[in-house]
Amino acid sequence: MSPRSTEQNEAQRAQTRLLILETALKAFAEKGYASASISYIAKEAGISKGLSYHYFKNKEDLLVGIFEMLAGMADGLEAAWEGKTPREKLAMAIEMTFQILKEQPQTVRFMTALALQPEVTSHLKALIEAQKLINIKVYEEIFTELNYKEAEAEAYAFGALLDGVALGNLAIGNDYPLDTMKKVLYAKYDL
Amino acid sequence: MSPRSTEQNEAQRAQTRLLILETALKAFAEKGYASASISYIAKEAGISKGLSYHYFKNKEDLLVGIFEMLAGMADGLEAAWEGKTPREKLAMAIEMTFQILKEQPQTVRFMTALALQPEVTSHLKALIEAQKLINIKVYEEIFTELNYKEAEAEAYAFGALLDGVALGNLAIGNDYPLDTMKKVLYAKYDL
Amino acid sequence: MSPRSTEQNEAQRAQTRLLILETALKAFAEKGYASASISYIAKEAGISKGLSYHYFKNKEDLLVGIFEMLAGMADGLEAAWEGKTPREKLAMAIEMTFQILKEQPQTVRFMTALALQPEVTSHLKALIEAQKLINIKVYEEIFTELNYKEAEAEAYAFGALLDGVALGNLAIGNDYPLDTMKKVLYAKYDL
Amino acid sequence: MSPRSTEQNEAQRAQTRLLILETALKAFAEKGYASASISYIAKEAGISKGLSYHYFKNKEDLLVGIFEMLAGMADGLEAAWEGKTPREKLAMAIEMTFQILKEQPQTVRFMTALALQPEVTSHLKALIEAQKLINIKVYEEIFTELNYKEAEAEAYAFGALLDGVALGNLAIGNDYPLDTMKKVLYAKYDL
DNA sequence: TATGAATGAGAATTCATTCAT
DNA sequence: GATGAATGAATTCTCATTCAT
Repeated sequence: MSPRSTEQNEAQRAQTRLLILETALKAFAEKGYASASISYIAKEAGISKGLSYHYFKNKEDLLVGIFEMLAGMADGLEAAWEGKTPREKLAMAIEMTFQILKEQPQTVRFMTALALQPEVTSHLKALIEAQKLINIKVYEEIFTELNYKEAEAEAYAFGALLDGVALGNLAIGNDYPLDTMKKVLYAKYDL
Repeated sequence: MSPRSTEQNEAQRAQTRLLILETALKAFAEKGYASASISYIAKEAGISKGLSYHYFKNKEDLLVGIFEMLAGMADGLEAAWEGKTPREKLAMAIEMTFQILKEQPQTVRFMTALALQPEVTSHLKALIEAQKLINIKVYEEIFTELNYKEAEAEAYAFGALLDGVALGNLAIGNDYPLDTMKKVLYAKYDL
Repeated sequence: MSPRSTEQNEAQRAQTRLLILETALKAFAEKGYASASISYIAKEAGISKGLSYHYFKNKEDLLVGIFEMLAGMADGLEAAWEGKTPREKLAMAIEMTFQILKEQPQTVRFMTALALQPEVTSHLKALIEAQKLINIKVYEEIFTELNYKEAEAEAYAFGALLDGVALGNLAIGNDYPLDTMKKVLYAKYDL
Repeated sequence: MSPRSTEQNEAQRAQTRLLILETALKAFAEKGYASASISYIAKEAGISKGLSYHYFKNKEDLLVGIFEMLAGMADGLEAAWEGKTPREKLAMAIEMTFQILKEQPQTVRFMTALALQPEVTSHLKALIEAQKLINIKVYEEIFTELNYKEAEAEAYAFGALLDGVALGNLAIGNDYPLDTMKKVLYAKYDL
C-alpha cells in the first residue's frame, strides 16, 4: 500500500540523516557546538531547518548522533586488529592516532572539546566516559600480553600520552613536533 | 581631586576588576563560556550589568582578562623555583599539576576547553599557544640540566603526559586513578 | 468499478473519517486545540498525516467536522423525547446534562471553550450560536407546555443554570457539588 | 549611589509592567491566549519583544500577572460592600456582573476561557479555582444572612446562574436577552 | 562611577501544510 | 487512496550590548 517503497524510504532517510550528521560534525568542529546553530547547519546541508528536527529531536540529540557515528567508525577499525601481535597492535594504535590527528584535526578537536564542555548533558558525558574506559581496557590487554607488571597503570599512561600529544597539537598547531613525538613513542615502547 | 583619592580610586578599580574576573572565571568554569551570561556574572559579583562594561568592553574581553590573570598567577609561582635542583623542579611541576587538578578541576577544565575552542579569537589563541610553549621551554631546561639527550622531545613528552592526565581526569572524573598516575610519573622520572 | 466496490469504498471512507474525528475530539479535549497537532492526531489514529488531509482540508475543517458530529449526536437524542410529558422532558434534559458532565467532562470542556474562542471562524461561531438557540427553543416549548408565564425567560434561565453548573464543575473539578446541584434543580422545577 | 533615583526606577517599572499587562489582556481577550504571540503583544504595546521578558519570565507568567491584576480589581470592589444589607449586596453582585458583561465582554470571555483551557498550568488552575470558591463563600454568607435554609446550595446555584448568563451572552452575542435575564434574577431573589 | 531598563538580533523548536511517489 | 519527507513561517525565549539618568 505504501506509495514510495519502504526500501526507497529507508534509503532516503539514511542518506539525509547521514548528510545532516556529517554537515553538523563539520560545523561543530569548525565553530564549536554552541556557536554552530541549527540554522547554519541546515543551510550548509542545503535542507530546511525543520527537517533536522525530523531526524534529531533536538540539538543535543544531533550531538549524540555524531558521537555514535564516530564511535561506530572506531569500532569498525577494530576488525583490523585480529591476528596481530601485541607490539603490532600498539604500533597500530599509535599510527591510527597520528593519522587521524593529521587528517582530521577538526574532528579530534571536536571530540576532545566535547568531553570538557559543562553544557553537555550527563547522558553524553556517560557515553564519552565509557568510550574512554573501553580504550584504556584495550590498551591494558595489550600491555598484559606484553608482560608489563603494571599493565593498567601503563595503559592509563599510554592513553594520557596520546591524549596529551593530541591536545598539544591542537593548541600549538603546525609548530607542534608531531613526527618527533611519534618517534619518542616508538622508542619508549621499543617498537 | 587630591592624589590620595586618585590612589583610592585606582585601588577600588583594581579590586572591582578582580572581583569581576574571579566571578566570571567561576561562572565560565561551571556553566561554560556560552552559557554563563553577563547578567548572571554581574549578579553573582553583586554589581550591575552596566558596570561590568566599564571594566571589560565585551564578553570576549572578559575572557582575555581571565586568561591573563591565570597566566600571571603561573608567573608568580616561578619565583618559588629559584635555587631548587632540577629534580626538585620536576617534582614541583608534577605536584603543582596534580594539586590544581584536585583543587580546581573546573578551572583546568575551562582553560583546557579554551585552548580547543575555535570560537576563540586569534589574540587569545596566540596567548594560549605562547603560554604552552613557555611551559615546554621550562621543562626543556630542566631536562637539559638533567642531561637528557633529547631534552626538547622529552619536554614535549612530559608536557603531553601531564596534559593527558588532566584530560583523562576531567573526562572520566572520580574513577580516574590520579594517585596511581602520580606514582607512575615519579617512577618514570626517577624522583 | 462495480457499484459494489464503490459502496465498500464509501463505507471505508466514512469509517476512516469517523476514526479521525473521534481521535481528534479526544486529542483536542485533552490537550487543547492549539496544542494537539495534526501529527499527534494522525499517530493516535494510526494513519498518516497526509491521509488526514484527504478527509479534512485543514485543521479548522477538522474542528468543524467535530462540531457537526457532536451536534448530530444531540439530534439523535431528540427521538427519545417523543411521547414524554413536559416534566419528563425537563427531567431528561437535566439527567442528560449531568450524565455527560460526569462521563465526558473533557468533551464538555472542549465544546464550551469552543464557544468562547475568538480564534474560531465565523462559520463555526454561527453553528455554535444556532445550536445554543435551538436548545433554548426546546426548553421554551417545555415551559410553555408547563404553563409558565414567562416561558422564554425561564428557558434562558434554565439553560444558564445548566451551563453555569457545567462551567463550575469544569473550573472547580471534583470539589464541585454536582449531586447537590441536581437536587436543587429538581426542587426548583418541582420534579 | 543610584544614578536614576530608586523611586523613579520603581515608577518606571510599575508603569511599563502595567502597560504590558493591559496590552496583553487586550490581546489575549481578542485573539485568545495561544494565538496572541509575545511578538504581537510587544508590538501593540510599542516595546521590544525582549522587554516583556524583563517583566515576565515567560508567557504563562504574563497570564498569571493578568489574572492577579483582575483579581486585585475585584478585591477593590469589595470595599463598597461595607454596611450594606444582604439584599443590597445581592443586588450589587448582580449589577456588577451585568455591568462588566456589558462593558468588558472580552475580559469576561478571556477569564472564562482561561478556566477551560487544558494548556493552562496547574498553578493558574489552582488560582482560578480558589477565586471561584471565594465568590461562592461570599454568596453563601449573603444567603445565610437572608435565612435561606440551604445557603451553600443556593450560593452555588446563584453563581451558576450568573456564570451561565455570562456564557450565554458570550456565545450568542447581541441576541442574548441580557436585560430580561437581569429582571429574572431580581424577581427570583425578590429584589 | 553606577544602574538597570530597553533593544534587537538570533537561537531552538514546533507545526500546518504540500507533494513526489 | 496513502505515505511521510520536506518546507518555511511563526513562536518562545535568551543575551550581549547600549544608553538615559
